[in-house]
Amino acid sequence: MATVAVENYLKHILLLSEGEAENGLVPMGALAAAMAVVPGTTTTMVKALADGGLVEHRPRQGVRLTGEGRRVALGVLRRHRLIETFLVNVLKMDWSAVHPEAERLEHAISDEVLDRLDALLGHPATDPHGDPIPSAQGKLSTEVHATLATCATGKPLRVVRVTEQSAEFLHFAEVHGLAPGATVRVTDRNLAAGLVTVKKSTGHALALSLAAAGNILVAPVQ
Amino acid sequence: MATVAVENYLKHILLLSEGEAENGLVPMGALAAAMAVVPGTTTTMVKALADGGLVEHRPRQGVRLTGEGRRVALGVLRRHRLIETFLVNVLKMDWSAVHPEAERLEHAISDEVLDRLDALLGHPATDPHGDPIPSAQGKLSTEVHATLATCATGKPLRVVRVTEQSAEFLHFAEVHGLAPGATVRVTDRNLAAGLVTVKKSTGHALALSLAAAGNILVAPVQ
DNA sequence: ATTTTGTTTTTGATTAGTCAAAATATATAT
DNA sequence: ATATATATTTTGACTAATCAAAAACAAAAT
Repeated sequence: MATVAVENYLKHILLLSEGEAENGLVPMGALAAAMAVVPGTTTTMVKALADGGLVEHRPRQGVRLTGEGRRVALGVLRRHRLIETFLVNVLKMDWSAVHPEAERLEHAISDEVLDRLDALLGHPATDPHGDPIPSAQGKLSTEVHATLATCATGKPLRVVRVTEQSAEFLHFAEVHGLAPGATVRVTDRNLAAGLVTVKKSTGHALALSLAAAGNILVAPVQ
Repeated sequence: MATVAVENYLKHILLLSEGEAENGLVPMGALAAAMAVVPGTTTTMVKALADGGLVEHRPRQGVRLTGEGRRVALGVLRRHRLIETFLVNVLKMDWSAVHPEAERLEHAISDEVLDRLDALLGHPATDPHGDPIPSAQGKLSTEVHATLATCATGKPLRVVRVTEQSAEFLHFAEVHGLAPGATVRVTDRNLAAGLVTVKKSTGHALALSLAAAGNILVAPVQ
């Protein structure tokens, strides 16, 4: 029943409610920006979604998924991330190119195909960017990680996730050995200059802005 | 630029112009039936396609693809048939279930992904139903085959194609060993009764209506 | 307590694709 | 040659999703 547009609104509400919201309410403006539509369109659509029981709309405050809306959104996200994993692991595409592909395929793939893809990939827990893949039952890992902007300095760390899907950033991260699985150490962090310096396992040093460093999630090497 | 609806109209015009048309003109009614829309919708859409230079519309007579329209339609057909091949050969889906899947995915897959799929599958010439896959350059094999309704009787034959995508018929064909690659002989053909009897390599005999037999294309075993 | 600023909602239009039903043209049969 | 049946086109209406621009509201600043 859910159209492509409906699936996209729900998906973006889910993603925005993870990142930004404290009270769980996603501001209409943030949603409009994410969907690349004018704000008025978002109001119209959100009211329609609310009518359908998929979201709760607090006028002038924001929007929040209902249980049913979250269920649908998690399904879309699961499809998206499994498709990205397939494109990278099986078709050997570059991880910086798969996002727009998955953006279209996620609305066209059935549960049947998805289950087979999942099995073919060995039921992966994360996609190539380290983003957790919701389970078929709608469970989404909420593990919290430090970032290169917030982690302890000096200690060896493993990159576990890159939370920025722009092709440019992903390409940059790949070229400079900051893809999930890489081992790095933060050697210096200068808040005033907004600069983070990391040393890679190759010995090479690399400087990043705090903003960029915040997109690289890391975990201590055990 | 071509929307999902446009791609579907063009694809169906191509398929119908293969099967039925003598003069190359597809009647509006046939197109409406294939698209499962009312005739008026077809008239409206065909006029829009003609405006876009994708078809030639002969009012009250029918519609025919232009060079550009044929190019687009062949692209859709290539995507459809490569996707079906992937679903059967790689994901091991039943050949009777893949048509509706491909029907949606064919509009969501990029050339990049398609090329990689094609390579993964080893550049197949036909899909699991024996339907020829248009080349990336837009060449479509036009080999003409006899059917179980028209072939010589007595001689051993290889099934090369099943031209009917309904799940029921495909399931029937599979269960009774009439999938592409199978070897059979027509032992009897009774025009009056409209019945064809075939003997399979297993020795089992099977009776088919002439209409059903016409959907099984065969070639002499060399 | 007002004014200003920024966000959200409303209103009126637009586009793509569709249906229902009436009107028209063509082919077929008498 | 005319009536009848069939196919096609036209007309008017509808839905989903969108934009532009005006209006309304809420928060922040004076």
